[in-house]
Parts: sequence; C-alpha cells; structure tokens
Amino acid sequence: MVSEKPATGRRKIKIEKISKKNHLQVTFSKRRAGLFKKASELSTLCGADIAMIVFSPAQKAFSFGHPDVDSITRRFLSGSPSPPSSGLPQLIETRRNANAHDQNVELTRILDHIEAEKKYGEVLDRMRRADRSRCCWESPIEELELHELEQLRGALEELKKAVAKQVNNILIEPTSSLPFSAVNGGGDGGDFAAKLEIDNASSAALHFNNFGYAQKIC
Amino acid sequence: MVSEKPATGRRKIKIEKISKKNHLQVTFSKRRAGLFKKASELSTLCGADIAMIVFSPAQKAFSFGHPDVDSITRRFLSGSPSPPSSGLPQLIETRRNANAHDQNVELTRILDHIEAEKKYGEVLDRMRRADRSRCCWESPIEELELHELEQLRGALEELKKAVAKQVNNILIEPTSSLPFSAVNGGGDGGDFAAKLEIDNASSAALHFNNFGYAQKIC
DNA sequence: ATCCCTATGTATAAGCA
DNA sequence: TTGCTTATACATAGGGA
Repeated sequence: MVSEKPATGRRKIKIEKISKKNHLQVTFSKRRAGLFKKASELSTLCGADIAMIVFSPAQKAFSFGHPDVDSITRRFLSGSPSPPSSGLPQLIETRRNANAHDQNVELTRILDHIEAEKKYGEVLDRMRRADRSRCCWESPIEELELHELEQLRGALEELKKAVAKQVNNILIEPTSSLPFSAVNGGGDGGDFAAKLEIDNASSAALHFNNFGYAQKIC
Repeated sequence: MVSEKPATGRRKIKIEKISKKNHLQVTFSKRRAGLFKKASELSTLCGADIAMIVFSPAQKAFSFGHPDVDSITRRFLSGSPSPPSSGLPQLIETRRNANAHDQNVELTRILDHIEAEKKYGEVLDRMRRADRSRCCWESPIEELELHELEQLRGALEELKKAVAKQVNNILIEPTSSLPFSAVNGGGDGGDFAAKLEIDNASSAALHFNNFGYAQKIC
C-alpha cells in the first residue's frame, strides 16, 4: 500500500526552490522569522555581534543588526583592507540601555514583537475609530457605543495577545535565580503568560486611561 | 528523592549570556553552523540573497554571502541613502542562507542597514494613519525594562478583562452606567495603578507598534 | 500576510571521545 | 574545535480562518 498521509503535521521537504509561489512566500515568512530569532538568540547567548542583510525573492530588503548593522560592518571593514566606500554616514549612538545584557533581552523581545507590530497597526486603526476625538482611552467608556466597545475589545484582545507573546518569551523561566535576575524582577512572568486568557473577567479593576503614566505621554 | 534527571538529552536553556566560557564556545560553534545551514536552506528554498557577518565573542569574524557578501551589501547600500538608525538595533527581519560556500571568509565591505529605511517608511506610514488620536501607547515596547513589562502585562490584563466585562455589562444592561469610574477603586486596581509609575526612561505605556523608530511621532 | 493547530522533522544541550 | 549519542526543545509544513 502506498499508505496515504493522514497527517496534518509537518512533512519533510526537499531543499530546493519552491515552485508554488504562494507556498514560497509563506515559507519565506516563517523561516525568515525563525532565522531571525535564532540569530538574536545566538547574539544573546554568546554575545556575538551580527549583521545580516536579506533580499527577498521580490528584492525587498531586510536587515538585522546587533547591536546594529553599521557598527558591525564598520568593524568588519577595519579588519580588512579594501573599502571602496569607506565613508558611510553613521549615526549610531549608544542607546539608552548602555547595558549590553539589557540590549540583548530587548533584542529578543523586539524580535518576537515584530509580528505584533503589524497586528498592532490594525489595532491602532480600530482603536482610532472607536476613539473619536479624545486622546487615548481617556474618554470614559460610558461614552462609547456598543459596537465601539466591541471593537475596542477586539483590539485589546489582539494587543494583549501580542504583549503576552513578548513578555512570555522574556520572562517565562520559573525559578529565576540566575545572573539574569539583575534585570528580571521576578518569576511570575511565566505564570502570567499562560493565563493570558481574556475571558477571565473576574474582578479586574480597570482604569485604563489613567494608569498614571499614560497621560504625560499624550 | 529529587527525581534525578534522565540527564542525557537536550535541556531547555534560558536565552541569556552563557556564563561558562566553555559552554559558550561550543554553543557558538554549533549554533553558528545551524544558523548558516538554515540560511542556506532559506536561500535555496526561496531564492533569496543574503549577506551575513558574525563576530564571535572572541572578535573573530565570520561571514557568509549568497551569492556573496559584496554584491549584497552593495545592493543594500545603493538602495537607500541614510539609515534612520535611531537607538534601536534595527532588526527588521532576517534570513540567512549559506547553501554555498564561504562562511569563514573574511570579507571587506560595508553593510548598511539602509533597508531599514524602507521598513521604517512603512511603519511610519501606518503609524501616521493610526497615530493622531492615540498617543499614550507611544513608547516603544522595546524600551521597556523587564519589570516594566511585567507591569505592562498586568495593566493589559486588567484592561482587557475590564473591557470584556464592560461590554458584557452593557449587553445585559442597556442602561449604560459608568461602572468603570468606580471599579477602579479596588485595592487591586489601586495598587496596580500606583505601581505603574515607570521611570522616565520608558514611559511605560504599552504600545508596541514601532520597531523602535517611531517614538517621536506622537 | 498572520494566527491557530497538529504531527513531525530538526536543531541542540550535555557528555564523552 | 569537531564528532557522536541521547533525549528533548523547538521550528515548521500543510491546511483552514
């Protein structure tokens, strides 16, 4: 028997150009993400600096750099002789996080966040509609129309999911008692990640608009 | 008994700088190899061009390019004028290919993340549209410290729950009241709110929509 | 393009050679 | 540093929404 594949799971593929354009794009996206993640992990784990430039099949360029492409490139250049274009504008400054470790952590977070960003774009869009004129969520919820509330809820769902994902990646480790603790405030992060279900409307006090910190930002 | 570990076999590790130098070195080697492999697969599968430069913790340089680092970097450079490298490591996306050959070849060229600009433009565009109204979520999540993230997560959790609940309430009671104003009086909420004060460093509002280049939009 | 899900294919953390 | 082995943690191909 040829034994059909009832499996919906992963299947082995041959490493050769994917013919189905459709498929190819999906694969590109997924793998690109995975690759990116791995790169950031490598830099975090080993403290290695990495610069990467990728051109998608559609010639769209993507780049990644830790700490940034420029510095890596420069260093690379200074190590070898033959810089035809050695004078690049470089406006890289030390970011607020002078701490390398923090940067690494941040990097990872950002990595995972890239997807969230997109999602967020949609969210923002929706939010704006439901928001009308006030700044953020300042306006009392009472003033929102029902459908607006629904949208808001949807937006929050997305938002939360996104954040959860990120946070989850950063502080999931239980018993965090490592050198990392310097930054990590505690270990309840993992717990949280698992419980990010929205429906648990228990007592949640919510005061969203005035978390106290939001206002000044506006 | 402390339930001994079946020991042999992969163990989960935390993504943070490896302390044991020994370990770090091994890990670096292995992961680097894996990274290149995946890169090559990606390039083969999707026909993408990739350039990559990696500095080992010992500052040893490794590079990989498909078809070669030079051409990629050049293309990258000519593609954009000046990088918006603000303070974040611009990790747009990454992908690595190796498929071919040189991996440990020291090359000379400038890698510029100008491409980030494109992405940046996109982001800006999107943000611009969704911006205007909501600004409190402005601070890039990338800038949040871990503990801030925890708070953020808490805030979101509450927020979401609250909204969900609210919507629920309204659905049941057409009489829109202002439950929220009072709800937040709870100890939980209060406490939470109080803790939400974040350092200026990262105006803790949540919001992640920019890869890091968007902070000044608001 | 992104999310979810499932069943696998793979990459790999430790150890030891 | 590179290989081999084991047992596992992760990544991801397909397919659907």
